[in-house]
Amino acid sequence: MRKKDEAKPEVIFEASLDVLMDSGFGGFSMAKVAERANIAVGTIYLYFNNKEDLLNQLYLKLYKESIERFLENYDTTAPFTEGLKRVWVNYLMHRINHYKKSHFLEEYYKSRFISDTHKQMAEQMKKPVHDIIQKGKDLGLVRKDVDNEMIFLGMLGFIRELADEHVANVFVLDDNSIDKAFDMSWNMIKA
Amino acid sequence: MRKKDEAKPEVIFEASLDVLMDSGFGGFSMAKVAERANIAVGTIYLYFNNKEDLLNQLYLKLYKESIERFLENYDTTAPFTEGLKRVWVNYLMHRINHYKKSHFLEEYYKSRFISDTHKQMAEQMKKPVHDIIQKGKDLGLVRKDVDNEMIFLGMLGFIRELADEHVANVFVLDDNSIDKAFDMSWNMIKA
Amino acid sequence: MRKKDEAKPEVIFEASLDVLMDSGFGGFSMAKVAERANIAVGTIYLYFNNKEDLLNQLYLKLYKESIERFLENYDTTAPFTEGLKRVWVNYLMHRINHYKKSHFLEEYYKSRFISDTHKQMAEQMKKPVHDIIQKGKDLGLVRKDVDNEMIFLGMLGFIRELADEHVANVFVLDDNSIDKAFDMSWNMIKA
Amino acid sequence: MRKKDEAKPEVIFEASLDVLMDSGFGGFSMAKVAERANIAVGTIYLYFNNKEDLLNQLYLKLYKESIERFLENYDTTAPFTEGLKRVWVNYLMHRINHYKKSHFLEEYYKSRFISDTHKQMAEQMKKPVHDIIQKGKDLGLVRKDVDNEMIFLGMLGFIRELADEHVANVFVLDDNSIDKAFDMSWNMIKA
DNA sequence: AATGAATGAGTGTTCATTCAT
DNA sequence: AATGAATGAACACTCATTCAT
Repeated sequence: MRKKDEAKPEVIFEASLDVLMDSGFGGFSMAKVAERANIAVGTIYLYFNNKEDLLNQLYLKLYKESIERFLENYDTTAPFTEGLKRVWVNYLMHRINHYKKSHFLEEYYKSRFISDTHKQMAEQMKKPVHDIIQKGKDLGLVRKDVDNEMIFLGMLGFIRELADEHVANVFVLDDNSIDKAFDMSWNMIKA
Repeated sequence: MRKKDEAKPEVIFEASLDVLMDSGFGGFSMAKVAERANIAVGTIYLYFNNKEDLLNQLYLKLYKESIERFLENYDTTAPFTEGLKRVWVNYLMHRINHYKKSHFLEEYYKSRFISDTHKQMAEQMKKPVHDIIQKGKDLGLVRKDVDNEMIFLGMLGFIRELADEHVANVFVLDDNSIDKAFDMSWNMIKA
Repeated sequence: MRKKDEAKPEVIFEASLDVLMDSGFGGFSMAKVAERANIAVGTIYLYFNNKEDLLNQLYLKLYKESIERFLENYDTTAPFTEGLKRVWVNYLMHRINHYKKSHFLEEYYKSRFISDTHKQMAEQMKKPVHDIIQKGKDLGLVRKDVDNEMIFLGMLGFIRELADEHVANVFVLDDNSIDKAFDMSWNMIKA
Repeated sequence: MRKKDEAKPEVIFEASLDVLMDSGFGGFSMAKVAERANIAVGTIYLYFNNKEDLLNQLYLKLYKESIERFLENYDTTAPFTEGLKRVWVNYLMHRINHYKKSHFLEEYYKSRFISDTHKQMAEQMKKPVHDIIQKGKDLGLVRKDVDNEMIFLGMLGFIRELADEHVANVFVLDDNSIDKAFDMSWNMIKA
């Protein structure tokens, strides 16, 4: 008996993502994944219990990668608003450049009963951003009378709409409009 | 002859919605709808050409109902911010109370090629809100240096996030937090 | 209670034939017939037990009409070979000009268990042609050592092939080739 | 892995033929084939793209087998009429012993757009017989004033009718009547 | 561990037939 | 007598999952 191939799950994830991008959520099938990964269908079932399990794990993986992108180039020593804008723009660009993945995450999240562990994990992943918000409050720069989560949602929602309309070519963004949008976000939460 | 049942399409719509709630967009099937509606599969095809036609008509119906809810109890003679808040809250409550429908509308909109008439309808829906924003600018109450659409997106995105987290039981809203949230939205756009 | 409409069955036959011509045997449906006849589906079932019954009766009707065409302009007082050629050409032209009907008759005949009454009827319809053959024998013009039926089949088969190839544009007939073909048929059966 | 079953297509062909025999062309369904073959419906689709593909391949297979039977035991060195009779009887017996197959071939040929390769195959099938006819002409035994194709049709048509009536139990053949029939065919074409 | 042939429940859709009006 | 809405079994085809190799 050979050892389980350590790299296989990753290969399957990649193939799954390709299929998801090409064929969308509805066109996703185990056979397509297997073909894309150049393995047999049966092989997938050695590493994942079933289709749902595969998608669940893919969801988590993409979620983690997303979070990582938010904090890219974030410098804790930089002035507060500068750091905040960094993270704000990171999320905007992530949503634009990884629109399909991002869309899958959202759809998937809404489409099924998400387990409590899942929820906790999601919470944990938001932590770095919450920390920044808390830091702003501690510095007296961010209004203290509202919940950190609400502040988070206010910014997040705006960014999502901006990105989605941009991708849909309804409302196209340039540097100037991005600056204006961040200014609006800042007015929303500043002390 | 048996008379054509005027109520049947409505029954089918209701059943479709139920199925959509239970099984989601992907799990939607004509057989499930028929069972839910206590009719034979073939009967659905007397009133709708095919699955796509059924979903299209359901989409339109829900869309119209949504628009009506947004402007409920909106009084044009009331003070500006009061009117704005009315619409703001209307949308929040709509999103919360009709979450699944709202979600279906969004998913459906994204999932297929939406015809131009559809797009025009979407524009039309936004019009009353855009008008309010413009009125705010004319009164010197809303900042004039940003596009109406961007102002719209800023508010819309926040509301959506709030409602979605509320429905998912992640962040539960009460009257106080709703007031705070509107205050944030207002700071975002005020002159 | 109104009396059964005497003309209805004929209307239904006509519509059935139209559908058969347009959509072929496979595309035949009761709904199409009803639409063509400008009546309701249910009405067909007042005059025919079911689809099979309708087709059976249509079959018989077309069969009778075919036989009538065979004897068109047949003059019993004309010289024997002249009369024979008349019938021979009649069948060829029938097969060519009413190819689809003729094809339906054949397909239908082969496709199901034909009842004994059906068979007797078919026999009876061949009678006039058999009579001509018998007359030829009596006159000493047709070979007497073979069965009338066999003589009939020899001519019939040739004509069918000629007509079918003509309709399929594989072997196109003109007056000269028709004369040659009849000559061959005559050699086949002459005393 | 389970090895691809080499015999499966043949099993499916056999079952298809059975269904065709029992239910006719119109009653042919993938489910019936699967049941007859004692396999799952899905399995058929591992070996054939779809229903049309299955029928096409069955058609080709039966076609080839037919051709082989026509020339069985044909001895080119034997006297001309003897050789001709061999082929003549071969076709008659083929039509009788493989009536349903033969009927399917005919119906299928007429029922759809037959590709050019198909047509060429059909031509190819006729070639040996045409060659024999030409040989008869060259030997001065067969009348030269009519087309080879017409001579072919004259014999073919007769044989078909004989066989069909025999199968339908309308006109039963024995050795004597077969001899007579060939004699008639020969009179038809001899110089 | 890896394979992919085999399975069969499920899909959207059609259509002969029934029956309340 | 006439209607056509309603039915549900049947159709071709798909796909997640299993299991013999």
